[in-house]
Amino acid sequence: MVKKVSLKDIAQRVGVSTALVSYVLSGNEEKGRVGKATAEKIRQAAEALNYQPNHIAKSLKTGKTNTIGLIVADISNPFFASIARGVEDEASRFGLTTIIGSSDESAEKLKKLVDVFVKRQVDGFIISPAEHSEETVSYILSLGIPICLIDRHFNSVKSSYVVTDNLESMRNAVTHLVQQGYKHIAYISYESNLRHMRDREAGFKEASREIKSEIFKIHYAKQHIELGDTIGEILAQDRVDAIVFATNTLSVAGLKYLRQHNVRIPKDMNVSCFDSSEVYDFFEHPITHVRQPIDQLAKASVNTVVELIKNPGQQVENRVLHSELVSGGQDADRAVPNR
Amino acid sequence: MVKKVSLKDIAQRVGVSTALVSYVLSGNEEKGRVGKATAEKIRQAAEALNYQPNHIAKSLKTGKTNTIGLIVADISNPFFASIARGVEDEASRFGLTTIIGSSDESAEKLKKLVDVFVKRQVDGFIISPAEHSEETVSYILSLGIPICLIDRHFNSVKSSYVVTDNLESMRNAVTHLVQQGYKHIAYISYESNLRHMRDREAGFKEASREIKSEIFKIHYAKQHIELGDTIGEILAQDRVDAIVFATNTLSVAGLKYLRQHNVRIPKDMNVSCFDSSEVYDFFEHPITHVRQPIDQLAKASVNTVVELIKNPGQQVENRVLHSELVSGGQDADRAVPNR
DNA sequence: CTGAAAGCGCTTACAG
DNA sequence: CTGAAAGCGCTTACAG
Repeated sequence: MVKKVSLKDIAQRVGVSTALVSYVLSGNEEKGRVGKATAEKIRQAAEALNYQPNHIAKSLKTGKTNTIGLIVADISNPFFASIARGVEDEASRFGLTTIIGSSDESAEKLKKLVDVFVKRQVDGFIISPAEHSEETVSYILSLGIPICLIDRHFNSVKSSYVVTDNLESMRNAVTHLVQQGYKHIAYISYESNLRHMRDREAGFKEASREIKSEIFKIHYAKQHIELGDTIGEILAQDRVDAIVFATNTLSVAGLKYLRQHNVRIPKDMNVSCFDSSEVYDFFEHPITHVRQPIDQLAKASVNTVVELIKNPGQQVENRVLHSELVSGGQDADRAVPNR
Repeated sequence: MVKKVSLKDIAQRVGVSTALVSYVLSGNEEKGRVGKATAEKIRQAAEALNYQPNHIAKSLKTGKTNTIGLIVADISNPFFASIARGVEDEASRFGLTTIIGSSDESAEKLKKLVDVFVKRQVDGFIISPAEHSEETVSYILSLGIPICLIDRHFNSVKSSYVVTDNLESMRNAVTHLVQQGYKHIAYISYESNLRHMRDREAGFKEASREIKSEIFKIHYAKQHIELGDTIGEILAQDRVDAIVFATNTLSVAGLKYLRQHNVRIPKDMNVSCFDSSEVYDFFEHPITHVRQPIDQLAKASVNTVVELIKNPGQQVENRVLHSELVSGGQDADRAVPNR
C-alpha cells in the first residue's frame, strides 16, 4: 500500500500551515488571500508528491459526499438501465458519483435502500418510487435531503419530479389507433395505483371514448400466468381488433405471446406499445409505440437534484416531458388514411 | 434538517465516555470488557435517541468505506445490467454498497473511473476491463486494493478473475453445428485482443477444423455499418450455411439483419449466438445460444472481492465457470441426428 | 471494568 | 498575507 500524502506533508515540505495548503488546493485562494509565490510553491509540492485529497475527511468536515443515490425498480430492466446510464453520465459532469439500488417494486425494500443511502449521507436522491412508498419519500423530504422523483410521482407528496406526460402519451397512441379505424381496443395494464399508471389509463379512456374498449389489469408478480390468460381470452372472444400495452415489460411479453400464437400484427390484431424495445425490429411491420425521452428524463432529474443541493431552500420543481409516438404499420385492408 | 445525534450525546446522557459507547455499539463489547448494566443503558440510550452512526467518520478512522466499485463497458447493455443487478444484490448481503461506472470499452475512460473510485476509497473493484487497460489493473493492484476482473481477464496481469470458459463455450456451440451437418461456418466477431474474444475464436477454430470456415472481424465502433456489409457479403457468396456470432450485441444485430432480409433461420441459414436475449423468442424456431451463468459470475466476483478485503495477503483466485448451450432448432432438411 | 486522549485528514473562522 | 487551533464523529491503544 502506497503511503498517502496529506495536506500536512505538503505543508511541512513548503514550510507553511495546512490552512494555506487547503485554501490553495481547494481553489479558495482568494478567500485565504494567499501570496502568489506561496500558492505556486504549494501547487508544485502537491504535484511533486502526487497529492490525492482525501474525500472522506473532506466529507466529514463539510457534510457533503458528492454522491447521489438512484433507486429504480430493477436495474436489469432495459428502461431503468438506460435511465441509470443517463443519470450516471450526467452526474459525473457535476463530479457526483452515483450509487444504485433496485427496489423490485417493493415499498419495504425501497425503504431499506433509502436507509442505507441516508446513512451513507448521499447528497441527493433520484427515485422511481414503488407503490405505497409515499411515506419514504416524505421521510427523505423531512430530513431535508434533496430528492427528485423520476418516471413516477405522488399527488400526496410535494416533491420535485421529472416525468413523461403519460396521459398525453397514451392518448396519442390510442387516438392513432382510433383514427386508423380500430373499433374495439383492449388495454392491458398492471394492477397499480401509481400515478403514471393511472395517467396512462386516463389517456386510454379519453381517446377510446367513441369506440368500444375493455380494460384488463394484471398483477405484477403474477404476470407470467395472467398475461397469457388475458390475451388468450381476448383472442378467443374475437371482438378486439387492437391491444394497447401499458408498459415496456407488458409490451414485450405481450408481443411474445402473440408471436407464439401466430397472431399477425397488424393483420390479425394491431397493437400499441409503451417504451422502446429491440424486439420491435423483429416484426415485419413496424410496431407502434410510445418513445419516452429517457435521456432527457435522466438529465433533468440530475439537474434538478443538483439545483436542490445548491439551493436547499429551493422551490419544488416539476418537469413533464413529452414523448414521441413512433408510428407503425397499419392493416392494409383498413383503408383509413393515417393522420 | 434533523439534528444528528452522535456518540458524544449518548455518552453524556448515560454518563460514560464515548469510548464505552463506541465499543458497545460497534459490537466490540468483549474487547472493551464493558459491564453488562452499562452496555444495556447505552443501548437503550442509542435507541431512545435514534442514533445513526456516521459512516463517514468511521471510514476516516478505519480506512474502510464498505463500498465496492463496479466498472463495466456499458450499464445499459442487458448483459452488464444483469451483472450489475447480481453484484448489487450480493454486495448488499455483505453490507457493501456498489457504485457503478461505464467505460464504453475505452481504456482512457476506465482509467478515469478508477481514479474517481480510488479517491472515493472503494474497498474493492469488480471490473470488466476494456482493451489495453492492463496498466490500470496493475495500478489498482499496486495500490493494494482488492480487485476481481469479471467476464474478461489479462494474461499479463496477475489479478483475481471470474470468467466463463469462453473457449469451451464456443467450442460446444460450434461442435453442435458441425454435428448437425453444417459444412461451411462463418464466425463474426469484433476486432479485439481481449482474452475472452481470443478464447472464443480459439474455440471456434478447434471445433470447425474438419469443415470449411471463415472468420470476419468488425470494429466495435463501426459495427452498424460493418456488420451489415459482412453479412451481406456472406449471403451473396451463398457458400456459408451457418453463422456464429461471438457476442450478444453481434447476435442481436445479426439476427435483426437476417430477419430484415427475410433469411429464414435455420432453413436458409442457421446461426449460433452468444448470451441470452429476449429477441430469440421472436423466432419461429429456437435460436441456439450460449447461456452464460451471469448470476454466478456476479456472485463469485463479489465473494472473491470480499475474501480479498478480509485477507489482504490473499492468493489470487481464479474461477472459470461453465456455460450452458441452449440448443435450438435445426434445418429439417438436414436429417443428421442431434447429439 | 472504565476514562482521557490522540488521531484519521480535512476546513474554516479567528487572530494577528 | 499567514498561522494556530478547533472540530467534524468516530476508533483504539493506553493507563488505570
